[in-house]
Amino acid sequence: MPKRPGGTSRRPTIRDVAADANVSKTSVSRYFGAERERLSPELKDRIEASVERLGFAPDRIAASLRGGRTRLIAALVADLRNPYSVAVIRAAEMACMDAGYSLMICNTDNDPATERRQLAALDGYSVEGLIVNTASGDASALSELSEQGLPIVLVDRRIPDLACDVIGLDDGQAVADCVDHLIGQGFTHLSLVSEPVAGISPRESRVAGFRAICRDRGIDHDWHELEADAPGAFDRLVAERLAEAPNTAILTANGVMTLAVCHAMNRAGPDAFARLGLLGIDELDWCALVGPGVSTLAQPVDAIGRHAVRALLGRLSGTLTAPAGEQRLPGRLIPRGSTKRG
Amino acid sequence: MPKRPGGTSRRPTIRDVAADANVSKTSVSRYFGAERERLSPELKDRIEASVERLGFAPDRIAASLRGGRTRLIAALVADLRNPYSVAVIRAAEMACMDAGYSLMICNTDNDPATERRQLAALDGYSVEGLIVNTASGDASALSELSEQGLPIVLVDRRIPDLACDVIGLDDGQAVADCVDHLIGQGFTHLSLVSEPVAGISPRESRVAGFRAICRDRGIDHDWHELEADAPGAFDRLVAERLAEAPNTAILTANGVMTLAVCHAMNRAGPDAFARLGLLGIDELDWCALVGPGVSTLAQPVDAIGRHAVRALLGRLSGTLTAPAGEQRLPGRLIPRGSTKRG
DNA sequence: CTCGTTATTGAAACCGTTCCCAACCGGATC
DNA sequence: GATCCGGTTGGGAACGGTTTCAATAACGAG
Repeated sequence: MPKRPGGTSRRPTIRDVAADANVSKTSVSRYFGAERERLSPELKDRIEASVERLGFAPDRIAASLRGGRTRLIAALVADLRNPYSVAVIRAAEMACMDAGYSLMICNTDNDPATERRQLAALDGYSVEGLIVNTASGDASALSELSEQGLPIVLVDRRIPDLACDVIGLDDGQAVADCVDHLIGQGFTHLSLVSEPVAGISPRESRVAGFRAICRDRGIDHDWHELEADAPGAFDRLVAERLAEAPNTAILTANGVMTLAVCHAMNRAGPDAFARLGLLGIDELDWCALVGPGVSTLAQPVDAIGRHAVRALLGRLSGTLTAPAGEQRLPGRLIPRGSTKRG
Repeated sequence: MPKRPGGTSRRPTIRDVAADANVSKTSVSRYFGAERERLSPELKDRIEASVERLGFAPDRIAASLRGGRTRLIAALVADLRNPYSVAVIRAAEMACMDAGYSLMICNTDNDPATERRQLAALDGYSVEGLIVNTASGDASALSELSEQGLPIVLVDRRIPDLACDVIGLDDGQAVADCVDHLIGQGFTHLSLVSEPVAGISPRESRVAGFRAICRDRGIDHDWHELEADAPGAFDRLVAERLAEAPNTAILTANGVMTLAVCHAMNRAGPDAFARLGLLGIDELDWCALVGPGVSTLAQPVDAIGRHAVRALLGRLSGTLTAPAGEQRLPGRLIPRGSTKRG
């Protein structure tokens, strides 16, 4: 990064370079764009020298004004504190940088109003594409943008009536793997714990998948929809499972639920982990540390992030013209102590 | 959000509104800007109606071209997987939105090269200010931007030779609180575990503060600089402390270290938590769940995020003209089982 | 030697907004 | 009645690039 001479003077413009290199600003513009090869070697050298000397870097904002390409992609994240979201975003950001795009990460904090504000702001910045992991099932703002031709990729959660690509875990397969693992370990009663389904697609398919596979395998089961911020409900559930079913395992539908159940089991007393199985969807930093180690089904977060960006860039470049569809990627089961019997 | 008539037609411009309302585009511009009150009520009504009808929203990118104000602030964060960083950023984002700014969050993944790429990209988007939590102690790229007049606020880590505001934990007070708490609980030997200091300011001040306060209190102590990704070193440290000093407590200098030490204690066997005290700087989701519960010193993450934004906006508006300084905010100790004796 | 072609280059329009400045208007002052 | 004034309004030049289109040069073919 060359030092700009002249102290605090304003950043050099394409015009300054043009004057310095004694060429037209058109040529300088071409030097940075797709038509670069049309320039004669001699001209290229002169421009390069001036660019170097002045420390010029094109202003992407100005560039996008006429050209329309901001090279900016935005990611709307429902909850930055959720390690799953962060992991996906991290992968997505790298993929973006590699493609010469910048990723603007926005936190909606699980709040539809914040989400709307963020969307309005993004609209003003004319981002080229959107990666959305949304809290609100509210399609209206998104579908409006989508209709205006903004490519949108949904991560994890589908939105009804919004025809765009969706990338996420293969819930059916994942739940089946979980159930089969638990059966294999000798559990005879399975309890699924999910946040309230409320039409949110991964919750729906995990609950539905769980019930279907349990019926198919002929195993005793039930399921519960609990609010993460109501600890009492988790305490009651754990107490009930401890009392009634000796060989119960709890399957949590995501990391937030895993955390809540672990807290409840912790409150229930030192032998809760010995008497109750636990398997969580979503791998977390601390899973090995709690009780005998919490078994998890790790989501393919890197792949999800990369696929999301690839789909977006595909739509953007026109390479991908197939009708919007869903991609479901396989998870990986990590067995630990919490699903070992005996 | 009004629906735009005309289907996929391009978004309306200020010119369209002007034509529709039969006013000049200057007036429409004023309608959205600071000079709004100069407009007669009648004109305002006409413009409002047209804006509503056409679904117009000003293009912030174009606006920034002439006006210079992108209303964009960027946050460079070293590691999005670190809950501390995320918590600070989350608070910062809200403060930004409240002030009408958007926050562009960029992950540098603890990689100086990525950090440089990100900075170069941000330069191109002419962000108005920078909140930096950096991995690299490399000041060159940042100080160049700073010299060009870009306001920068550092979170957590100071950078030598870079004169800008720094917001972070009051390390001295925090470490003193930790040491006093441990002494109060009856520990007679304290071990500090930090990542390699390597000139990184919070590590430096925590290590230095620890040594000073321990000497002052006259308590037996030592300290260790360990790489987070070398588990063997943690195992050795834990084994040594278990063998040699019966009343030892380990103080970890941040959340990453806490996690690593917990893993090592977990590997060391079931009674490690009973025989070794543990107190971690940084509060984490799972601290209550591990062993008897890990005591922590919670950083004032919300306040740090808010103060960072306030300082930035102050510089931006010219309200804050005091020479760049440091703000050190107090932490809060959360005692749990891991620092209880007997 | 003339003509058509292709490779370089530049001039000027344009992108959507802000901002400077001039124009206009009704009323108060002299 | 002319002048000045504060309050509104509009015209048009920026802003820093991209893109269209024309001009020129160089070159091979006939």
